[in-house]
Amino acid sequence: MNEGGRLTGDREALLQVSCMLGAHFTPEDMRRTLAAGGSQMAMTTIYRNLPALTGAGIIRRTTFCEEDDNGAATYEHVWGRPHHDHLLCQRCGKKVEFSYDALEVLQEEVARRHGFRLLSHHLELIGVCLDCARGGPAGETGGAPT
Amino acid sequence: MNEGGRLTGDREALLQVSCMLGAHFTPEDMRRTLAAGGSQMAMTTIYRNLPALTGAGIIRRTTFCEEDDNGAATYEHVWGRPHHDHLLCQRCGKKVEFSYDALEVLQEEVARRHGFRLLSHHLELIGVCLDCARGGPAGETGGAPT
DNA sequence: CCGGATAATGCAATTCATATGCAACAAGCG
DNA sequence: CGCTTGTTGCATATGAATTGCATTATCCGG
Repeated sequence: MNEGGRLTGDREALLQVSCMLGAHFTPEDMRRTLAAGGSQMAMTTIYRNLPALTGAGIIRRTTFCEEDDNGAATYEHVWGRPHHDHLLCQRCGKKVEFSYDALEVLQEEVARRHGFRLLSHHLELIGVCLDCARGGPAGETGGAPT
Repeated sequence: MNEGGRLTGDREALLQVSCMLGAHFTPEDMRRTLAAGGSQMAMTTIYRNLPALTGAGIIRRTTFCEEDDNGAATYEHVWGRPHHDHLLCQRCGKKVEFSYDALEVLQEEVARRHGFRLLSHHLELIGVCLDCARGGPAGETGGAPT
């Protein structure tokens, strides 16, 4: 009796690409990478295996609510990597990973205050990176300078 | 020369419902509420006006990555309301709003350290609320205890 | 107060990510 | 080695969000 499923070639392959892609990728990215490596795989299979991968703690959905590819969900490989959150530049889309213990501690504190046992969190800081701030309002996003 | 568009009845109506619904609603919720109030409105119109509303700071997209309705984006009314973040119970789906200044301060700090000018953030704490913790492992969700 | 320029709306049809039914197939177990 | 059961692929379905086009309403100048 297997715990979560059978160990198939496809799953091994998915494990590999998720690890290889690491940063922030979409299901489509996985397929493309696999295809480039010679392993053809149907999107269906990828989609069907994503829950298993996330459930197993191999990857997790990033909170960039569909900004990356064409509205596709983005994931990142987390297994064996230290936890981190993200800073996102609104202008250039640059993503910076950071981790800050004090922040985590405070989050625990908040959860405790509300009677919650904290399991995980999604934190995304949105701002303007130094380069873009210096570069001036070149790629002005909002339009309204407020 | 108008700044952002014309003031139409539909937009006023959307303003109202967003304010009325307040908490966490989907575009579909807006349509349904409007319909209940006698104002028929096409989804197209709602979708086309959402960017205007968010751009104007009336509403914002919540970060619950499509969990609410059937995968639809959720929004909340923020104009004139104090900023807050969310605690989400993984079992019962309960959403608790909170705000914690120290947390905001630390986020500013993180951004500064990385040379970012912070504009906004999304923070969502995921855990198990007191009720569900007491209620026992009734609706066990994850399975893998990490 | 009116009439034209132009943006907003509704409808239908489209796009795109993700899910599902079903038949073929492969992994694991005896 | 053969059976059971989970997995894969294909085609198709779903459902949110977007777009083209004709119609209508808003704004603005007269």
